[in-house]
Amino acid sequence: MSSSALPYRPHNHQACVAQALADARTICQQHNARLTPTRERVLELIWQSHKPLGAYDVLAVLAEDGHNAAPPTVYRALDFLQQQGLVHRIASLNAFIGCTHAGERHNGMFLICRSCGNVLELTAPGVSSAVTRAAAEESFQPDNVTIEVAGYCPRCASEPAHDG
Amino acid sequence: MSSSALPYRPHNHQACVAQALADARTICQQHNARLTPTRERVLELIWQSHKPLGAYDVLAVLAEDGHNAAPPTVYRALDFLQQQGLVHRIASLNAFIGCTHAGERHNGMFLICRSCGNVLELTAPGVSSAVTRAAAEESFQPDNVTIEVAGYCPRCASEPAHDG
DNA sequence: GCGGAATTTGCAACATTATAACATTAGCAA
DNA sequence: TTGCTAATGTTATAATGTTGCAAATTCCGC
Ligand SMILES: [Zn+2]
Ligand SMILES: [Zn+2]
Ligand SMILES: [Zn+2]
Ligand SMILES: [Zn+2]
Repeated sequence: MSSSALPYRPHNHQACVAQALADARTICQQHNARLTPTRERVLELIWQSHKPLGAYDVLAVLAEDGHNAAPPTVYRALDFLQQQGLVHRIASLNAFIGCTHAGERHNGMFLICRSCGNVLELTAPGVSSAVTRAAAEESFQPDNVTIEVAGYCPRCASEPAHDG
Repeated sequence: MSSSALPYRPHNHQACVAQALADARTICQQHNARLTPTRERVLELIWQSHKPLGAYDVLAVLAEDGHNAAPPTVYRALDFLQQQGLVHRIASLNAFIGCTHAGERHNGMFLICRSCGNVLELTAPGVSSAVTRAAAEESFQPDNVTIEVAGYCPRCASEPAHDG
C-alpha cells in the first residue's frame, strides 16, 4: 500500500465527521430509526478523532455541552448506534469508535496503535474466511467475530507518539 | 473433524485440571517463576470448567476457602498466570480461561458458545497468517492479536443449553 | 543459621465501566 | 384530544479493575 490510511496521516477530519453524520442520517432513515439529537451528538463525539472514546469521556463532553446527562443516556445512545452499525465497541479498550464502513456488510478488524491510540478499521475478507473455516472445522456456528490487533502504526513504528 | 473437542462432550475433567497444574509447575520451573499456593489455587479455580471465570468469581471461591483475599490478590495472580502463558483473558467477557496450549508458542482463537458458555481455544495458523498479512498491508506491526468468536457450539446448535 | 535484598501478599481505599428500576416526556396516530 | 410507544431523565447500585503502602515471606550470599 503506497498511501497510508486516513488515521495515520493528517487529513481534513471535519470531512470524516460530516460524511459519517450524513451516512448516519441516511441509514437511520432507511431503517426507520430515529437519529435523535442526543444520538446524533454522541455519534459526532465518537467521531471527534480516530481514537476510541470511552462512554464516560462522551458523558464528560455532554456535560460541558450543558446537557445534564447520566450514564444510561450515553450507553443507550451507544447501544442504538451499534445496532444501526454506526459505531463499534473495542472490547480490549472498553471504548467506542465510529464505523468507517457504515451501511456495508462487513466484519471489522481493528488495528490499534499502542503509541498514538489511533484505530484503523479494516475489512479483511481473507481473515473472515479463515476464521469461518477454522470455526467450521469444530462445527461451530459463528455469530459475531471480534478481531482486535494491538501494535504499532506506521507512523509510530518509525518515530513514537504522534497525535494523528 | 469427526470427534468433537473436549469442552463439547463429557470427559474426565479432573484429568484436564491435573494436566494443567502439572504443566504449570513444569513451565514455572523452566521460567524460574514461583507458582505459589495462591497462584496455583487460582489456576485450579480457573480450570474448574471450560467456561471462563470472572476475577470476582475467583475471589468468591477464595473467600469460601477461608482465604481472606481482596481483589488485588486475584488480579495479581491472574496477571502472573497470564505472563506465564497459563491463562488467557477473554476481552469480550471480562473473564479468564485456562490456556490449553501452555508452553507452546501460539495465537489463541476462542470459540465462545452463547448458549452453554463453554470456550474452545484453537490454534489457527491460517487465521494468524491472514491477520498478519492484512496488518502488513497497512504497514502495521502487530504485537498482540485478540480473536474471539461468539456463536453456538455443536451441541447447542442442535439442542440448546448443555452444561458441558 | 543470619542478615539484607527482592518478591510476594495483605489491606484499605478508590477508580472506572456498566446496568437496574422506575418516573417522565416527546412523537405519533386514531 | 386521547392513548400508545419510543425515548429520555433520574437515582441508585452493580461489576470490574487499580493504586499505594505496609507487612510478611522467600531467596541468596555469607
Ligand atoms: Zn465497521
Ligand atoms: Zn501510532
Ligand atoms: Zn492459549
Ligand atoms: Zn454450547
